[in-house]
Amino acid sequence: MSLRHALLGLLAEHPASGYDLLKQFEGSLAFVWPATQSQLYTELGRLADGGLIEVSAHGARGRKEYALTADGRAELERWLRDTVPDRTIRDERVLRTFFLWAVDPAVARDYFEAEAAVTQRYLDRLHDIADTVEFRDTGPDRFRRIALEDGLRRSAAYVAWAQWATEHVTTPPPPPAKRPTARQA
Amino acid sequence: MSLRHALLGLLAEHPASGYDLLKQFEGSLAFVWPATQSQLYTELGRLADGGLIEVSAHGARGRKEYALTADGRAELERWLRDTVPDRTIRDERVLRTFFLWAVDPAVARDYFEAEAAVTQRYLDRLHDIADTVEFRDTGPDRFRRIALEDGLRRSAAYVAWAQWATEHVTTPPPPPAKRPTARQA
DNA sequence: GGAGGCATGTAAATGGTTACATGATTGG
DNA sequence: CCAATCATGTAACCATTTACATGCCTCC
Repeated sequence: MSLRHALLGLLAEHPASGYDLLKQFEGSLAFVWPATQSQLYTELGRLADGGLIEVSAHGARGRKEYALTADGRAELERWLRDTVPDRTIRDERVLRTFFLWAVDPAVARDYFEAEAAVTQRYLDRLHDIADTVEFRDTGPDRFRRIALEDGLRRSAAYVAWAQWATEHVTTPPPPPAKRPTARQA
Repeated sequence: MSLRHALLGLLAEHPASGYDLLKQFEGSLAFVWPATQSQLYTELGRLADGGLIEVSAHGARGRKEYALTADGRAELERWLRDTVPDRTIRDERVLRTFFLWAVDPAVARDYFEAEAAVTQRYLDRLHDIADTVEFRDTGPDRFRRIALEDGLRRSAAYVAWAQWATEHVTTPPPPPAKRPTARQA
């Protein structure tokens, strides 16, 4: 039920329409919690039914601006204070890695190489955002910058891994026993 | 549709029953692609209907051992060779970070601290697996070890980030302008 | 003989994606 | 006036989770 709380979190900053919120999901939120238009409008309806948000203004073209209610604000804080995040990882990229023994080593190598390249481009985009966007040192911006930092660090780690795997996978199995794993520097 | 291919991938190694496969999903696969018992049996039924797998043996207690068919093997290879992985990221831990401005800085600090601690324990478990399990340098083991390496690296990056955030978030906003972001060493 | 693990299956509910459907406003 | 964008909504489908349901076999 994270989408619910994501919407409450966004509306906590200032009132917004479904369309406004959608733009945020297409922007920064897309990096951490993708959601579709259809999902958004459905969930906004549910939140309004539940009294966590309310229509605060009507605009042109049927625009409805929603604002957080006191109940909504309380629910957002409860979520942030009293619940632990779902730490489930579901990553198809790594799942594939499990099964790459079933194809030619060259295919596996190409896979890792492509992962490194694609993710490097993604990382470049993140760096571009970090360098271009003016993040204030207070309020929402501060935490957006912290979230971005995670993207930068984990993407960089993934790129380094994919590069390591690219080389490692074509190296013939060495005759001697296990060498110790490189721990993070 | 990754579960489908995960099952094909596991059966490519050797025939197995739903129960056997479930144990794998409770073990190593849980780190990258969680799946429930109910999902497994349903999907095995569909794969059998589609002729990608077939019952290769019957055992005690109604045990049905499935094996990959030629079609199944072809589908696995098609997936590995001709499709790109879904790189969608959906991470509630980072989503929360976006909204932590809405609570007391102390709550945010505690959150990052807990994330660092919990993930450090997770990382310890992964290190334990890396040090304990005998990974062969060929076949499936080689790729399982590569997959594990990703877990080690990205978890370590996350722990470092959470520690950085813990300190960063209680530091008062500095008066001068932006300092450059530390890029990965 | 009973506990625990082996073993399979189905139903209902929830969350998410894709596709369809419609219409108003604004700027060139 | 036309294209792009603003703006909302619904239906069908698919994937995932939770819960229910059942029974066999082995070891102690």
